[in-house]
Amino acid sequence: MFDNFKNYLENKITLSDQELELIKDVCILKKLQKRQYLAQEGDVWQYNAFVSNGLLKTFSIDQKGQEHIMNFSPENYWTGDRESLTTGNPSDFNILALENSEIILIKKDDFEYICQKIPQFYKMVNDILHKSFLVSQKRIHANMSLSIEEKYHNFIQQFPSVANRIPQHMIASYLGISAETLSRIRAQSAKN
Amino acid sequence: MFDNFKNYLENKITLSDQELELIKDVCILKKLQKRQYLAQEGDVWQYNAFVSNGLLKTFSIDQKGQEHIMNFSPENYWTGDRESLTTGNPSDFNILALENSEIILIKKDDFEYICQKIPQFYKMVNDILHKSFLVSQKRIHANMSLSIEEKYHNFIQQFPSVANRIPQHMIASYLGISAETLSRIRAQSAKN
DNA sequence: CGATTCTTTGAAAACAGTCAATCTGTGTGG
DNA sequence: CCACACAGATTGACTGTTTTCAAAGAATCG
Repeated sequence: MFDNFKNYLENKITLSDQELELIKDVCILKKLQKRQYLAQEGDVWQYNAFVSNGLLKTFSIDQKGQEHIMNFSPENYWTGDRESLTTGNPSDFNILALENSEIILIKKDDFEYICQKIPQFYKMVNDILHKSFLVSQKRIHANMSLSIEEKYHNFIQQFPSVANRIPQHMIASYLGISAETLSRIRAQSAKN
Repeated sequence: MFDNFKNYLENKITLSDQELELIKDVCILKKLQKRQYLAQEGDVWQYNAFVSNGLLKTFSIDQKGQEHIMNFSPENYWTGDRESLTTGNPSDFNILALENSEIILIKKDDFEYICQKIPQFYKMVNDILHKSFLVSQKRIHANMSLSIEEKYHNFIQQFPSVANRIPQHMIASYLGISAETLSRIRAQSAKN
């Protein structure tokens, strides 16, 4: 379980044994069954979380009871609520395991300590942040410039490994449309 | 003109005179008249750009000729196309001055050099990136969970200093709706 | 197999977009 | 200083798209 994380790290940066130990020492291992929550709305989120195995979704529920999916986090992705983590405010989001999952948690303080002690680690984190930002921007742009059909194809092309593990209505929620509309778009799309 | 940037920096981090010189040496000053482009679609974007004065918009034009505004950049904000900057691919975006503006450009290599030489600077950059990411995420969430009216009020509340310097139809474009719809929403909103 | 979740389909209603015309305000040149 | 041009905002009528609600069919899981 930690091995996945180790592989991930060694793929990105070079670490001495001591450095790896340092990291390993602050890792909290957590197993979640499908349908279990990693975090719920109202909680203050205190970790950096690496998904070692499985799949989770981050979502909010609005006043009408409608679910809005912000993110999917499969293995080798990070999850959590950065907003809550940095501000200390209660989170607006729920994080739910869509499959049995294995998560590595690192407490905020420990994480910062590691960043200080291991510059490559800090650099890696910032690179990931940078990439996440670009992905965010792409999503915003897609949202305002593409047709629903294009957004859908865009999604399954960009995240095939997520798309074929989740029900369609969750893709709809992620794209900000109703499940029925997506179904109809697909039907029409198939005709051509 | 450089003074604005200096103030901005000194507000965020502490720099020695030498460090400030180091930064100043790589700054390229650029003045733009209203309606002039800082960058156009197809260009490879090579800089980090700080808006010292004025206001710019970053936007794309789709096949139908419709404009989609990704961002507004008033004084003390950064602008540019990070995607193009990091990949080296031609940009999909145009950056246009909405007011007479003063921009500070730092070439990619110079910027990286400064980040290396001045750790606080690197940290500052990453903090900004982090904040930008959170803003991005908020925008995505607002987009899928709020009504048009809420999105509009959200925008003018979050960016009052931008909102009252630009025509309404640009806000509409930023929000991903037509100018007419925004006009109607406002009319209705005023009734209540 | 039965229960539950997911997807599809239909019909109606709500919503937003488009096009065109008018109105408003601003700034420029005569 | 006025008049005209221009950009922006509003309004109406219409069209097209998406949502909603409801029901039925398909797939999956225990």
